[in-house]
Amino acid sequence: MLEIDKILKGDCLTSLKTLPDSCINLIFTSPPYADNRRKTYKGISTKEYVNWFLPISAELHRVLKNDGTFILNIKERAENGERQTYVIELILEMKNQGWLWTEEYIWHKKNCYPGKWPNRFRDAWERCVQFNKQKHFKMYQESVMVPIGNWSKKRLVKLSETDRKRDVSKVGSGFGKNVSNWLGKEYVYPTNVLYLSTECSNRGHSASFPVLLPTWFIKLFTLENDVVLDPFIGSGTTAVACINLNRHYIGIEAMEHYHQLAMDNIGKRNGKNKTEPEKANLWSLLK
Amino acid sequence: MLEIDKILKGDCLTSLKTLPDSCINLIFTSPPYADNRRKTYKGISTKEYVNWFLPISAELHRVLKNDGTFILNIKERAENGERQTYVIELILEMKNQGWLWTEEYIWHKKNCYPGKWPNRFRDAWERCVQFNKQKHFKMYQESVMVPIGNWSKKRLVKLSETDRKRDVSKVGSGFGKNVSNWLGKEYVYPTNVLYLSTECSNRGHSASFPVLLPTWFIKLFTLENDVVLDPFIGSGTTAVACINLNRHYIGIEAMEHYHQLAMDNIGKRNGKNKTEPEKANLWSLLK
DNA sequence: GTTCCGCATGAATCGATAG
DNA sequence: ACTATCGATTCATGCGGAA
Repeated sequence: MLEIDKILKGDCLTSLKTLPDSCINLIFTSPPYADNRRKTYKGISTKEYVNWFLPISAELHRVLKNDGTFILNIKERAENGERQTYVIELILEMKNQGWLWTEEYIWHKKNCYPGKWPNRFRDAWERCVQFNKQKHFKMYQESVMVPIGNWSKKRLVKLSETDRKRDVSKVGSGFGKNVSNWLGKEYVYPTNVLYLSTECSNRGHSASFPVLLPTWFIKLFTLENDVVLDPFIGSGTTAVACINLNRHYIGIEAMEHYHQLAMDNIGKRNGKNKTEPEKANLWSLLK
Repeated sequence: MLEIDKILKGDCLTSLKTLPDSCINLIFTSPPYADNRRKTYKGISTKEYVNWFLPISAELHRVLKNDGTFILNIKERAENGERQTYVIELILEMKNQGWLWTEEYIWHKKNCYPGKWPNRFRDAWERCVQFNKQKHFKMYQESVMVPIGNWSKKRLVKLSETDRKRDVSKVGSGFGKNVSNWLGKEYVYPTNVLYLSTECSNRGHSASFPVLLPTWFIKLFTLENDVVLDPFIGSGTTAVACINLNRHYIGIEAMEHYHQLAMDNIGKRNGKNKTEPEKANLWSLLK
């Protein structure tokens, strides 16, 4: 029996083992980064990181539906002048576990952390690594389409002869175009780069990502009433995104403080009218 | 004896072996991506890629100065529904060769390749992986500072070639709208994400990256009269960037066609008056 | 001189079909 | 079963000629 819309309090691996097989449509999570957030999470060292995560990713593989998706939001630390390798090692090891490394989305941070170092600039991006259990998975691309660029208003007014038929590129790239396909088009598909702001106004809580980040992936990979799992839910952002979008959530959180925080944020969200701005169209919020 | 400002024609590895030790300040290159450009370059398969590149990166390590930097512009192919792993495997193997993996910059492409697939969106980013020989290397951060402003805040390095020419020429005539807005504004350091357009309508000779990409790294990691190496120089874009910035270049190109193309582009560049707008560069102009 | 507008172009990938 | 080839799909940019 799958209990939904709950935040389980306890150790991640232990809690995962209580879930049935193949019950989750989407896993979205941002695990504690190695050696970061030492004050709140117990730090996992960069050397231990892969071995710490692999038993968890094995359980995630078990609970995910075959046509489901796992999005891992993560970024490697710079330590002693070098980017650490635990993320890319983890990708290779998870492939050995049977995961497919389908894609790597980039979260390009609109407003990243300030700071100055002699050997590097501010870090303005994080990985959102996509894993799947099989080649064919559910993806609802239309749900995240974006308004077409301004160029189309001028370009598509009048079509030439070549516009109307398929025009094959001469370079041999195999790419042809048929511009008349674009007539009447208002929305186009996005790319694999998300350009979002961080939410810096979270008082006292190290919320690691903005609600729009899980929102985008939840819209892309699930339908209403599907079940989304976040095994390191922290302050509950993923659950809030689920409530906004009428998806079910399951969260796991080990730390008492964060568990309480997540419950508070979910409670606040449930208290709000669903027609408020939070429920509004994703891309209008990105402007 | 180091011969500079030349494009060596021949096999990459063989040509590298003719160079002396520790003579290069910056290596910037974009090697043929696995199995891409099959019609022009002989394709290297995804499985062979790491073993093909490692002898080359060993030579690059030898010719680079101890305080120099190596920037590798690369992106892994999607094949059979999965991102291939040769890039991340290469990073791990190059660390075994003694390279430090210092940073990973992202080139966020303003106009990426079109297309539509059931399982992925268009790929709008590439890696610019930074390697060094030692923890302390030359970095001139001030040379790439960007003016803070209403719109420059949104996109950090948002300038296309025409933007640049237009702005530069307008400053000359005293009516530069954008540029005069920047004058007197504060300068900030950029981040590790570069937001640039590809140059796709370059009269028949398309380069795989815009000249602003090597330009940015050359300014960041070298001074005037330093030596920049591109062991896969293709159509010569890196050399053109060097000439614009008064740096010396060494290029290597195996294919007759591309070697000729590089020579043509360099010749064209040299034929231009150094005081023309193309010579000027935005950031130094604004200082 | 400036703006407008037509249009070629690009490190792509998947599924189907053929050998 | 495995590989090779081919067709379908797609968006924003910059150049150059026209208004």
